[in-house]
Amino acid sequence: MTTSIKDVALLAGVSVATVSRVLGNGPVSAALRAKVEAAVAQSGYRPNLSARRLRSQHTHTIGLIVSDIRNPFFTSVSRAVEDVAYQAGMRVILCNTDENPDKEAMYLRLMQEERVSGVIFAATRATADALDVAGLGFPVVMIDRAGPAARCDAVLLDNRAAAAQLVEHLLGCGYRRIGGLFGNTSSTGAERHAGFAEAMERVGLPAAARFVAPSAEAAQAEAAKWLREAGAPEALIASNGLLLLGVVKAVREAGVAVPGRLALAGFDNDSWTELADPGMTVIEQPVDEIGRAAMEMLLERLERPERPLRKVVLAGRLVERGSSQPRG
Amino acid sequence: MTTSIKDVALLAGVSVATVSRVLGNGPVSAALRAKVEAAVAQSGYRPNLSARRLRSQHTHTIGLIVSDIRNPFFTSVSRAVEDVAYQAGMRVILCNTDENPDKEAMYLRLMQEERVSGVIFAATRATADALDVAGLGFPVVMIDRAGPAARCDAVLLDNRAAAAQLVEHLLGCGYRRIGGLFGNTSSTGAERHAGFAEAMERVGLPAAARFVAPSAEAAQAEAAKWLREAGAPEALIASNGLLLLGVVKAVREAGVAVPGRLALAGFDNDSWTELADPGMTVIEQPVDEIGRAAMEMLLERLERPERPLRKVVLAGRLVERGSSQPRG
DNA sequence: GCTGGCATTGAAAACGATTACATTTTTCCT
DNA sequence: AGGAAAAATGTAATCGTTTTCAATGCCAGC
Repeated sequence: MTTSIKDVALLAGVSVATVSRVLGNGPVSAALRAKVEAAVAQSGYRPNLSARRLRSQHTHTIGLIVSDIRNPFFTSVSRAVEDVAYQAGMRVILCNTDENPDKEAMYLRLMQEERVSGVIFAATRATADALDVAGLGFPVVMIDRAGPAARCDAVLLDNRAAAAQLVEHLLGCGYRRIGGLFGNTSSTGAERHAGFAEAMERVGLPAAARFVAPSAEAAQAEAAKWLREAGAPEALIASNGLLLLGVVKAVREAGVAVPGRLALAGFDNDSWTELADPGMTVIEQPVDEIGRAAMEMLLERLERPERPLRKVVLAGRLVERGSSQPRG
Repeated sequence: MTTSIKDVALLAGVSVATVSRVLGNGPVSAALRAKVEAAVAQSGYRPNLSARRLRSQHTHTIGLIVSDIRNPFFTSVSRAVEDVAYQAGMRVILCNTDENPDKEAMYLRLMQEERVSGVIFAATRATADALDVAGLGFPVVMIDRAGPAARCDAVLLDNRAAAAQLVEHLLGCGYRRIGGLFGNTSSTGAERHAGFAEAMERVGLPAAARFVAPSAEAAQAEAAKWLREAGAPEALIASNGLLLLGVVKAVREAGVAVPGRLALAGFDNDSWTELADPGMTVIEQPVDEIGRAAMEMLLERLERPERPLRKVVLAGRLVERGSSQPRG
């Protein structure tokens, strides 16, 4: 039996309305305010957020839906989102979908039941394409994966350009037979593949691409197989940190020299890429910036629902390390 | 203007009570149940969780309070917690305290206002010692850091034993002048230091220990300084993944050979520790198990509030890698 | 053909806050 | 001092559910 606003009112000898006004800094005389504050302190009163949300019709809550918080990209993004959110007096509900469309649908339904103010969403390609944003009842900011053509705000990396930048870097280092390993569920993978293919075509080279499930294990298996084939690539691009990790494990296991027999490059400047031997050449994503931008964009959208849609496209930064050293 | 249970009742031609009963599978005739379900489907009705929570006095929500979700240990733990929680129909509110007691207090207050069913808490030493669990109004399961003597459930690593295990391993590899670098805010750091000091004393060696703020930067700075001093250690133990990372960076920068001039060992089997050159010898914590055990323990406590307090102590696993190779 | 009992159903009272509106008190002007 | 306007306060409705309690309908048993 926790103490309610009624108990505080009784204790302070005022009406519940006055207590509410003191808490929400409405107009109250100094004398009553003092009495109420004393009563609050004495009773250890804590407002009930469920009641407050029900009555005010504002939940001050947003959803953050990602594939897996253990992916370092999402770890950092989520931390940035939460920092901005809590500063703005908003709570965050975190959901892990494992790139599973059923889970995505389930969590979206949950978001509706929670009556969230808005959602930041890293959707799979399937969901992103089919999503009826308007019918959801709350604004959505897409991150990482693009939304259905221009139907909602988004914060994205320029994936095509970043992939192309990797290709050009590898070409500049003297590699020609370049392969790419991409995730088969995200639109991110598709875009990076597009950038990769375009850049290769631009110089008239064939773009050998393979698609795998988004896990280190799948990447490891595919890479191991690929490396045993005739005409295996001289350089390999992996479309995210997890896939790159799988590739590195396969390479270690097979005893392949890097970059001697195989150069590597990928995405996501995870801590291990710096400390591995050799260090991994990667595109670093501005993770804090992505999280902060997404949350700020959502807040602005909530403030002015009618403002035109926006897409913020951020550039990646090439971090050159030993895994792609010039051939000598 | 979202549709409420009232609209559904009107549409189905029944009372709101009946709709509520259909949703909560109370006793309803098949005929009415069908009509209600049709009305629910047609109207796209979504129950309002705030209202439900207010009325039922059950929030089905727990709090997870950690220092920083970017710490891989907490990343994995949180994922495990959330999986178990969602399966049990519970929501999770995640809070990052940055080991800041003020933030801890603030989030605990927030948990009260949310009327959470319970909290899983990785507290700083200061808060863990001073915490008045009984006055909080909800059960607490401590993780990682021990709670105030036996006042609440806990899931812990056997830190003393683990630290001792590292010391014995290093001794067995021929190292004698062993130093330890520990976090100065967590009780984890304190316990690991105790295990370290005891193990060293047991063999009659001096235990050189230093304490730093819980960040890679602080560890890097302290390690760099230490290595320049006369009588610098031959082997160094770092009390968590972040500190070990800092030490490795300092070592790289100073061009110190590992393990030739300095052997290294630490805690947390983060992915980089395997891929770094040389690989890091570490104590691996059963992260999934810790998260799952904590959440299950909380659920059991909610079911039977009067059951006696329990502490689950899990053993770490020594992973031997190149950074602590026997001197030769 | 009643009556007692059981299973369904509905009306209305909570849950704990905010807020529109009515009322009281104060302020300030003439 | 009197009265109008402004400020402070209280009363009561409301948010969307669940749940208690009373009412209804139906059936079996006599």
